[in-house]
Amino acid sequence: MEKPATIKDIAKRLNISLSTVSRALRNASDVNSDTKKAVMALSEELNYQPNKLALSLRQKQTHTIGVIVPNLDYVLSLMVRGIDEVALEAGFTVMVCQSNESFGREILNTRRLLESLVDGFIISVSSESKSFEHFKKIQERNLPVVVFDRVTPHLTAPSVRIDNEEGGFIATEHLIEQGYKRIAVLAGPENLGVSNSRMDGYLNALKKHKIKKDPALIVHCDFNQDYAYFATLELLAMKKRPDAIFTISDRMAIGAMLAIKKKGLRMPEDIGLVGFNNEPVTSLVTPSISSVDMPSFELGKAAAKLFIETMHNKENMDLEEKVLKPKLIIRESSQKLPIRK
Amino acid sequence: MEKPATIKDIAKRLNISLSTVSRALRNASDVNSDTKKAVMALSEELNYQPNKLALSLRQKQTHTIGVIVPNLDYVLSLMVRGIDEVALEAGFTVMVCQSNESFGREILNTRRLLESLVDGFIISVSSESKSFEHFKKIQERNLPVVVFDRVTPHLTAPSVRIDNEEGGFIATEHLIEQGYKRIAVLAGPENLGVSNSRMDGYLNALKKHKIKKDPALIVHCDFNQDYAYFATLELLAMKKRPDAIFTISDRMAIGAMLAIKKKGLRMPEDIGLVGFNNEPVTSLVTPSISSVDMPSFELGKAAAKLFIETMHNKENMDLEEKVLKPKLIIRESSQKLPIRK
DNA sequence: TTCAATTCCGGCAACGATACCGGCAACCAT
DNA sequence: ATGGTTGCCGGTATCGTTGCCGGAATTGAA
Repeated sequence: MEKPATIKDIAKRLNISLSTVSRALRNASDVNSDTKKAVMALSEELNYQPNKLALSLRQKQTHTIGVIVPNLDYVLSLMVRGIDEVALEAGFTVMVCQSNESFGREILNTRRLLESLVDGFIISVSSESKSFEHFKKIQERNLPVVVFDRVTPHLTAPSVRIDNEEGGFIATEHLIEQGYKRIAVLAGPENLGVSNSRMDGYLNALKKHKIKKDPALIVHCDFNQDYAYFATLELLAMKKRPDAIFTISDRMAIGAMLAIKKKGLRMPEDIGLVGFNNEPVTSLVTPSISSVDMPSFELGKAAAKLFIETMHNKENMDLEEKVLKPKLIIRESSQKLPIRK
Repeated sequence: MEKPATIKDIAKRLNISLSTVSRALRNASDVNSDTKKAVMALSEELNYQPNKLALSLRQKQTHTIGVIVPNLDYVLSLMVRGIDEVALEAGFTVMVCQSNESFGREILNTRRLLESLVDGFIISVSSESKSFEHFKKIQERNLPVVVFDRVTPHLTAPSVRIDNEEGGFIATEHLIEQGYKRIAVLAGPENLGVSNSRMDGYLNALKKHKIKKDPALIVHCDFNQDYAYFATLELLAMKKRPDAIFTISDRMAIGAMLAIKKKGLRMPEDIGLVGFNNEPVTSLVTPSISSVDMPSFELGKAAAKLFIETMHNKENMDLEEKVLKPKLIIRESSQKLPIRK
């Protein structure tokens, strides 16, 4: 019922001025140690908490970070936990908004967070976004922006991501080493950077092993289980069907798996499959699905750290680009050869 | 680079007073339509946005809701989306904190959100929490609190949840109807309300069908896949082992499934299994797992709606308790009899 | 004794916005 | 002509906090 105590209350009770109380409560220079003690004691007793709104208004800083993510699936929610961890430690509060992979929603979220006067943004872009003007508006206001996971070349900002090309490469090379010859790739929307990088890795692996790229084996489809299912059915209906599939996400791998099963094909004998993200579900299905693992939690932490650095350095900071390494987790869906010792 | 425009800027440019601008911008009563037009035009031109901090400070309302959840798994993140949806619509911003099922973290989150001067809370309690003093402190400050999903009798507040007892009941009765005789239940921690309610439903179903409750078949374990795995192994090692298991979450159902497979038993022939939550993974594993589905998104929306009502009515609002109905999704793990037409 | 340095503190303005009060015309009615 | 209403607007206090400035009291040294 009772209102939270303010500096004014303390001042009145001790019969001293606001300014003195204010000074006593923080840097404490220029104030008698007795009065300081008295102020401290009373503020303890009244359970005084400085009013964040007043503070923020005064010093034009809210100590709040706006985080925009396309969704909160397994991987992203881990990353957000990482961001949270570091941000809280550094005295920041985090406001998370989901764009639901929608461009319009992303703009809306940006606007709302700007209205909330966040001190900056940590962003993973939606798969639908082709324009990035709304993010550039943030930068025009001179607010720090860090992009993570889903980065895009169209936005000039410090970034944290995994080495997607490397991920695509090790996945594909693994399939090649297992003896698969016609390896297809199920990619995401064409404008999605991560998808393209993973595909580049795929192409590099083919090149390294002198396998000719076959455009028919490269399929773009929505970042989503159902689309992957139908896309895979089409792949399998080809005259010379692929004998392995690399999907750039586990969602899509699941869709592919269902299609492969539907066709009565066996993994890894008839067809190999490797996904991306190493979601827990990949180890639970039958057959278990090989997948490229990434350090999601660490990535989130790195993003928050980079944000805080950027915030402090602002101008003179070179556009740092932090890249973490993925690693391949081999499971039944692609383990054709016996394990070498 | 340029600072956002303020009311003062507009006033200066139009050579009128702050108050007039302020009035022109909102209720617009008591102000000449010409000056109103001028103000509107200029505010448009300067892209004026009212400063939320100043507003909040003045009217002692931040239009922000603090949401505390134990984690952001599939179900909860759906619920949070539901909360978001409704809250945004009503002009509220949502701050989500994860307690990671930790009591200490929950207290910390509560404190931080209070410091952020949120207007109220929407809470799903952590499985570890046995004391609720930190939440009561919120209520002492006269802030509205709504609990959802994981409710607890120890906290007097309006709530939204599904009918967990009903959920436990339909799951168990389904197993009985499929001909299973010795049905075990894998419950969560003893202080977790949802777990106990689901167990009550289980007991009710047994009673209705005149099956004697066997304490050996009631196992409490941590809300987690690994514990469920080991608990199930123990159950299966009994002399008179159960021929069906109802787990109060899908996580646990997965653990149970792995244990059952490990033992070389078949589902549904040797043993039946039903989980709770209807996470997507239940339909992907082999055999697919029957599960009690709940309207998570709807539940989140209902929680936010209830919060907003509570906020407006504050005092005289009876402690509303909204209960949504679950429904059983039958899959391979428990479908012993042929489907009846 | 006088002057300067030091220590400690209070007053005022400001951050951006709204609420309340009251003033000044213009108008109508008596 | 006088009084009251109405329409429109400006001034000021306020929310809780901090930064800046200047002043009083105490102290020390010359």
